Amino acid sequence: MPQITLPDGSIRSFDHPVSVAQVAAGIGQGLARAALAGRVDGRLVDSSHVITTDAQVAIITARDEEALELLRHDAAHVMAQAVQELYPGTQVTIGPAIENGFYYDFARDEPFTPEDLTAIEQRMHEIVARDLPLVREVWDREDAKAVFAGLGETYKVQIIEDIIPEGEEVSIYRQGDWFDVCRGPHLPSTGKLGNGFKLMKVAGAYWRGDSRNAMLQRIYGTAWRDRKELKAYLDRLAEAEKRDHRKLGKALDLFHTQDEAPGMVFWHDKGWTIYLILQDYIRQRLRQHGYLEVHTPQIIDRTLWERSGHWEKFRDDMFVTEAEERVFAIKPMNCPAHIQIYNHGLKSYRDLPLRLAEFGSCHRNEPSGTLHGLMRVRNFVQDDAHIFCTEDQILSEVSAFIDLLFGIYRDFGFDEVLVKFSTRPVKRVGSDASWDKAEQALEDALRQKALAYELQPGEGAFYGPKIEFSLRDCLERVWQLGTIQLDFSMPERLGAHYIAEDNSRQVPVMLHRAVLGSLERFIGILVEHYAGALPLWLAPVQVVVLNITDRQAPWARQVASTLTDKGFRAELDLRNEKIGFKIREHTLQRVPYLLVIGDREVETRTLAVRTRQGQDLGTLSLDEVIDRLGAEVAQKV
RNA sequence: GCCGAUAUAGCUCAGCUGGUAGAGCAACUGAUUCGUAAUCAGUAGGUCGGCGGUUCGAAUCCGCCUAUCGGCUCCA
Repeated sequence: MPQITLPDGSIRSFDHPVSVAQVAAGIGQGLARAALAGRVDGRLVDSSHVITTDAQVAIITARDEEALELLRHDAAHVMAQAVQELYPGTQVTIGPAIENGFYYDFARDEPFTPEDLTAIEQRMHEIVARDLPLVREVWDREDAKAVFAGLGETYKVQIIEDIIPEGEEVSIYRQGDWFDVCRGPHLPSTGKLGNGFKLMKVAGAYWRGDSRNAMLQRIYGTAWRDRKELKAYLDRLAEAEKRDHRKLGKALDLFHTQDEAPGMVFWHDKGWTIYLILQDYIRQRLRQHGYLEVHTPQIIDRTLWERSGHWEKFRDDMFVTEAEERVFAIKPMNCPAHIQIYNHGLKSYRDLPLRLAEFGSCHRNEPSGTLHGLMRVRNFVQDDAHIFCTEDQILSEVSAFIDLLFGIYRDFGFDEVLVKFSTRPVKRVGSDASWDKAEQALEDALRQKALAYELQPGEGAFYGPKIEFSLRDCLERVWQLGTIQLDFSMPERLGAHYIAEDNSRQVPVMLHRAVLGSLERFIGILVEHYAGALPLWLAPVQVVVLNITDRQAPWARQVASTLTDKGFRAELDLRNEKIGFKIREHTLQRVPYLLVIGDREVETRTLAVRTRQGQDLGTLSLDEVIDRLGAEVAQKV
């Protein structure tokens, strides 16, 4: 007979099997009403789940995070029921809970319109009002297939056949007349869903995520405990959208794109200023870390790409051009060119590791549907470098790279870095022994740095394993920036070698690595991270000198030119406008410091200093301002 | 590349069911010389993304194309 241990350590004994709901009722009436599900020996179950043996049991209520996930999953079911009630003949496929909400994929010939979403949402509220109990049933596998086949639900039949392992029970969740194959668990009834949900958008999604399969229609929704939480989320989204680098890029006059050059960026002076600051900064860091900067051609004959393997593998991703009856490719990456430099002159083991860096402009013909502002472009520059080394040097090189990378990310104010480690894929080159060694080296490096990482088995490149470093944009989308990848293949293909200590000829290992990734993407992330208010050392315009009336123009000019001479990016605003107007404009442009000059300041040869946050720093001398700004630039804050 | 949506003045947007385009800001001109987030008045500005079709007539309806946005796939 079950003995139930509760989270507080107390034990309750029953002389008969009990459901989670009954356990809750035994504790108190309030809890019985609030009980939505249970956790039995660590496993999330329905509140109707019956416990027959001794177990650790926790009652899940709305306050628990798990409840939110169940609620979102319920929302998916309720939406599916609403859709099938409104649009008979629509097939259901899968519908999981996701971060902040849920989705369900439907198979239907007619596209769902925004008006349909409103109708579906309306119907969902009705289903919630019906407060249908969610009942779990276990069906025989063949019976389940027959039932769904009879309903014309071919996708569900496939799910039962392919996704649910033989021998595992096929559980069905029923709400009123509607039912779905589902692992569960669920809330006790549709009424528990409440009204804190909203349908967000329709999108296409391939059946089982494979582009060779049919395109389904996915409806995304968000779901929360109540209306208030929902509103808070929607407000958060609206705030996040204001940080969008594409909006800010336009508002701050950083760059633009246009139809004639899809996926390529026209950098305006302000954006280009940021670009150059980043390059200068990285250049300096690379020099400190023993890299040599090189520069290679952008257009190279196809024969080199044939030898490197790109022509075969990435032909569709490359832009090609012709001249003098020769076919050239515009380089999609720098590595083959770096090997050409490596190959000039015989290399000895004493030359290794050799680190060749290049801000090379690369073009890749990315699929049109994937382009996204600065984050996914067809022409970009990486802070790219290739390290040629021996197998024994991999660990120390990877380790040094990770230090370099985190040091740089810290300077930019990023501390939430997602680390992913991808290991050997099925299709690969190189011996298993090499892979063992390479993966081990990467793992050792990660462990040495005590980095938490996500393992992605089989996701490595065909030529070697890799570590990726990613950051999130304003809408929490993840973008890869830094990476370090081992490569056993290309040096050999392109004939790179060195003379080892024993006078033998060896092929070096090549490490592809980038810290910022593409400068374009990095700037996109930077702009969103700071909502356009870049720290002083990165701000395209660091300070604007403003006069109040024409009388102060001479001192204002002198101040601005002194600041410029001292290396600051200073502008002068002598326009015949009210001071409030000028302050407003420059504040909206996120200029870090405004120096206001009126008659008082002219008289005392000083400046009234105001920050973009609206803070008044009082009246300072020009020297004091120079010291203050200089210190702030040096600290990179 | 696939699914869906969108494309109107420099920017942000309005324009109901077809009857030859409108606002705010910006720009320009003039006045104003002003103390910390918008001074006032006037002027000018658009082949309504491109091409084709329907129609007496198309920003509006239809088709194709291009780009953008949101996803999916991809991202060496």
